[in-house]
Amino acid sequence: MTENKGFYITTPIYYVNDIPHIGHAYTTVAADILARYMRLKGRRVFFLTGTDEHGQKVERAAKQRGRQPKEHADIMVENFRALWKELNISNNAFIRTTDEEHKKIVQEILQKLYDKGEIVKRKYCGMYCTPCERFWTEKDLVEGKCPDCGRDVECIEEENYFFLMSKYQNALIEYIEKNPDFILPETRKNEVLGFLKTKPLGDLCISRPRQRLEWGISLPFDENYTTYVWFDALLNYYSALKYLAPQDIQWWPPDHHLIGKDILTTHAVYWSTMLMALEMPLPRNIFAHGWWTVKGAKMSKSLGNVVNPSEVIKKYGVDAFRYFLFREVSFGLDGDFSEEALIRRINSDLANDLGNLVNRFLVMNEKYLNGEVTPKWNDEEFTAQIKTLIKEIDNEKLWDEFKLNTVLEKIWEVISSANNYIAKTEPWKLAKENTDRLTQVLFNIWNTIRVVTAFLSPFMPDTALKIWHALGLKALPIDNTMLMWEVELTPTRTEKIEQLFPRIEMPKAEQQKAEKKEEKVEELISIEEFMKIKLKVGKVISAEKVKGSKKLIKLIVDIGEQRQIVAGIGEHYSPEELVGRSIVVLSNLKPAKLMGVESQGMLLAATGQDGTVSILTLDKEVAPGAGIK
RNA sequence: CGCGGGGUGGAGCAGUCUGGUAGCUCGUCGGGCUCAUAACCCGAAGGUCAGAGGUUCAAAUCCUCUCCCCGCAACCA
Repeated sequence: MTENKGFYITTPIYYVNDIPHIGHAYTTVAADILARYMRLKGRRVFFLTGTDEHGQKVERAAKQRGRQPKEHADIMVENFRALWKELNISNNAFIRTTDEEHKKIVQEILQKLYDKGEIVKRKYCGMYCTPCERFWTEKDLVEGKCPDCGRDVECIEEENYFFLMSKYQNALIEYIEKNPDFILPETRKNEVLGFLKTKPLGDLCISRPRQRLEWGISLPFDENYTTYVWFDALLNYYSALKYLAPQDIQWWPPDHHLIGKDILTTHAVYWSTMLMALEMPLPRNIFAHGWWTVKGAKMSKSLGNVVNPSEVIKKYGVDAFRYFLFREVSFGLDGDFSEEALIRRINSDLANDLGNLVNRFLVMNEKYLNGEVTPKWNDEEFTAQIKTLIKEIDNEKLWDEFKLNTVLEKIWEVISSANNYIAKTEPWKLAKENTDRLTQVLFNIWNTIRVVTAFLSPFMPDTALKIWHALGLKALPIDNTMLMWEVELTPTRTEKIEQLFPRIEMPKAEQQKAEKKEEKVEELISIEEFMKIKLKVGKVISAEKVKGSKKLIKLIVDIGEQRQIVAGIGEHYSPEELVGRSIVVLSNLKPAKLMGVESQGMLLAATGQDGTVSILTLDKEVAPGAGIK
């Protein structure tokens, strides 16, 4: 790392249509922590985040709300801006792909690549479903047919522009192998290599005909086409430097692109080859982190368990949340989020260890020494121990490889040592016997808290500030001298503050009560609303497994008319035991495709907490088609 | 034979690449202390490392097979 190069770190630009969730927060806080640490170390830092605003989804969402795409984006972008403010994110710039400057730069790059012959126009065969008026990719198709309607698709010849990515395949493999830290963690690197080595890399289609996609950047060399969103989006990492970063220092190449593991290929392959074509140095590191599950389950909108960071912050505080994210699991692996786990962390780490240490020190210093702090360097054994730990914590490699939970563990070792030191030296006894020794001991504790606070400040900026004031120091450290044990210090006074992290009580009884309450709050519907739901008695005429499927069974059911229903009960029922039974069918459900088979209704079944599935049947014989209410 | 991750004291995890006394946090139990937020400090109990076989002086770690769990993929209707 050279001195004349700034430290450049990015998050992905988030798709402006998304509602921010814990995953967005995770990536962004990680970048923030590293940015803050590097600033502490005296580096010039450019920390970039932003939003990706082009593409069909935004176009459609805007249309649904009767807005222009840009209007829609202007409104949605505030969700992210607001959250970053709440999370105390210290980004230096916020890029939007709808910025005029960005668009201009993307066009310049496109032109440059086109002139170099890296982009060519090509005919290709698009899979088109005429009734649905939609193109599909090879991947979308179900047994070669339209995934929406199941009809045959036609090959329509269409012209598009392609970035000649394939020719960089070998160069990229070589680059990844020569730079072991380029893609981290290692499992992700292996994943990319495996992909690159086994499959021929195709060329990347980087345009969409204008009539199919209006909302985007036009190709500078062909007005009839719009730039593919990914191509536009990835270039933000470059364009931002041109118009949002200080120009008096070199920022390229980026030090870290932080991403979620879902967009690894885009970055590791598309972005890297784009840069190769531009003959620009590749980023020093792409780090793909893991995902959060919630109480062991995948986070998804349909499960309704999406964690809203804003709510967590309101309830538990921003620093507790930031701490939890990086202490609970090692960055890179998947982690599990639950309020119980968060509370456990707050109580044991933040309240018992850190908060209590600060508090007991402040009380003693106030009570015994009137709040005075006098530097007295002594206690070789204790200081040597702390100094060793500091050295381990202040190891840039650890931070640079995002081993942030290790950093936190080591910081907590220091906190433990301080608590242990207090137990051994027994200041409350010294207060009665030996004031000189007491001054020394309390100074050592003060100094330990001071160093801990400095290292903690990237993780918990607000808390660090509070402790810093309590210690009688004026402003948070802005250079690395404060990360050291021995620094020049003048006598000062401590100040009492409120408890930093009060313990959170969560008795089991109350927890259960809370859960019950939530159930009661469940939305009530009117009888009219219920009447919209048409339930009918159905007799199963035939049943068979859906070919190639684990869970799906295709049923033909008589509900007065014959209906084909696909049910995901194949792991619990065999087709044979279903035939002839009278079941309950939701008859006015919108038809849908499952594994390419149309389902024209839904059969009702109960799912127990242990996963037992039991279908609803009738206890007296009633003719098929009878209504149910 | 679809792809991937995993199975380690009561719970959650690290250790596996590079074999050598099985480690951390929480919980439990016992003791200490009284400055402190029922806190803190010390100590203890608790594991045939999913199972079987193999390689080796030595296997949680390497090899083979089996079982189980969880994601993903086009499988919530």
